[in-house]
Amino acid sequence: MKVNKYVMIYKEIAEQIDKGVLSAGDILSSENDLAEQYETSRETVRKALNVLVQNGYIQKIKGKGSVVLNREKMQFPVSGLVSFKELSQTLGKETRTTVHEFGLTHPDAYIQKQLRITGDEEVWRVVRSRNIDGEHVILDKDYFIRKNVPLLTKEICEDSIYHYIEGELGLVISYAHKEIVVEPCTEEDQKYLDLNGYDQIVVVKNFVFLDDTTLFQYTESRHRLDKFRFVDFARREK
Amino acid sequence: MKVNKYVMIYKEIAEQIDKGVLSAGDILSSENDLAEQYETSRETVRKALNVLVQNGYIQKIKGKGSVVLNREKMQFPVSGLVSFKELSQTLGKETRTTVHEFGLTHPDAYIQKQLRITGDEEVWRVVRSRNIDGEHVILDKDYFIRKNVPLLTKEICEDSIYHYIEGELGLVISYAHKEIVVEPCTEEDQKYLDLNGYDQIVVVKNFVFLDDTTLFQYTESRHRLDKFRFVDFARREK
DNA sequence: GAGTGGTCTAGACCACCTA
DNA sequence: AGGTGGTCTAGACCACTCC
Repeated sequence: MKVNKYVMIYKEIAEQIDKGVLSAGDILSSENDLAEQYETSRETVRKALNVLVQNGYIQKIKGKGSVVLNREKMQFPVSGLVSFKELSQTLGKETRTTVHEFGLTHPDAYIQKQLRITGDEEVWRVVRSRNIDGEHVILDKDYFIRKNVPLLTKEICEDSIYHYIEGELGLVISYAHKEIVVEPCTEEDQKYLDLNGYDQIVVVKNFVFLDDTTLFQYTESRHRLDKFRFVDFARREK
Repeated sequence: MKVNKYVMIYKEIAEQIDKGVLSAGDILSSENDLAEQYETSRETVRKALNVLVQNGYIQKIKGKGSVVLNREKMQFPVSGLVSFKELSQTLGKETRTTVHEFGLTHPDAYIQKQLRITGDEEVWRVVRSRNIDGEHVILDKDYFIRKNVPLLTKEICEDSIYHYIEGELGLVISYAHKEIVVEPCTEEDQKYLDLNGYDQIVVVKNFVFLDDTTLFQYTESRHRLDKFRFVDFARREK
């Protein structure tokens, strides 16, 4: 297992910040010093520092240095491609997944459009609810194109589909496009969720792309209003 | 006005994609070829291509090349630090801003905590509603620390505060932390918005930081459920 | 095997900040 | 003026894809 030098440097510094060896407001050693310390070139150090910037650990100030940021507000990176399993672990809650519907179908026009396929293609359809602290508050509807995922079982759906896809099938998930809107509850929501009187629901629509740029999954994650939370960390462009 | 070489290369290629000279599925010239074309080094080309990747224009595939992506799904980058003015322009809607409350205050405990200040600090408080296509559907509550923004007028608030802060005051906004939750409507929401019967509201909480890493603004943007939409584009880390 | 992107090096000059 | 990060160069070797 070959580890890149810049990843190693990134991890070491990130760990120092996580553990409090370096704390908010501290200035890192200069890039030249770090290059010497790690016996590498300055460009490699810069690559490591850029990842730290990306992940909200530090901010660079020209002529001054790299300042350690206060990360308490960014503790759980829900933004991005976090699967439900990782998410619930992060939150440290008691969670349980129930598979309600599962099978191969020829999708309706709406799903065909979202997945950009024709009616000929077979699609895995999975409907699962997520029970957090005793209440069913999230309904996940997943659609996978069969061409990409030849086999899926109920057992896999009860665990983590992503884990199976990346681990067993060796497909590499590359990027995702996400939309968040609020919609009226459907009969399906009422059937599978503890709506607690709410008649609207937060819908997170996810379009997931593989490493070879093909779209292979469409997911709707439907959250009860009071249990929804989305966290984002954005850097200014330019 | 000195323009970086890699920014120039980025812009040229991005423009070719925007204009359709290069379209989804096309493969860019190789990094070596581009280096030759632009009479520069390969690392500089790579820097330009990385920005294209960041912005969802291309995806690189090792051993193969850089593939142009389908960007139709990412047309409006609401994700990130987009101010309301930019946003409404992007959406091409008829919009109007009304300033309801405006002045210096000593903030309550909640805002003190959000801004991480003590009760001694004076804070600008601005409450504005946004009228889109004839309905008041967004309520923006902004809090600026006076230390950073000595003067603010009602006229500025009716236009774009960001424009004033970055343009006139010369402060540089660097990054923001964002949280999205749904909350019950407050009396204030009822007073200033056309709620259309909704008793819940989408709240986008924004923590805005300056270039020198200091937090200087807290904003709550409260959207009527049916008018809320958030778009995100995420690359897989690692 | 030829070509691609990914990593890494050892320099260089610049713009910016602080003293 | 000295140190910092930002950009840029001209090489090098590697892992991967495709033919």
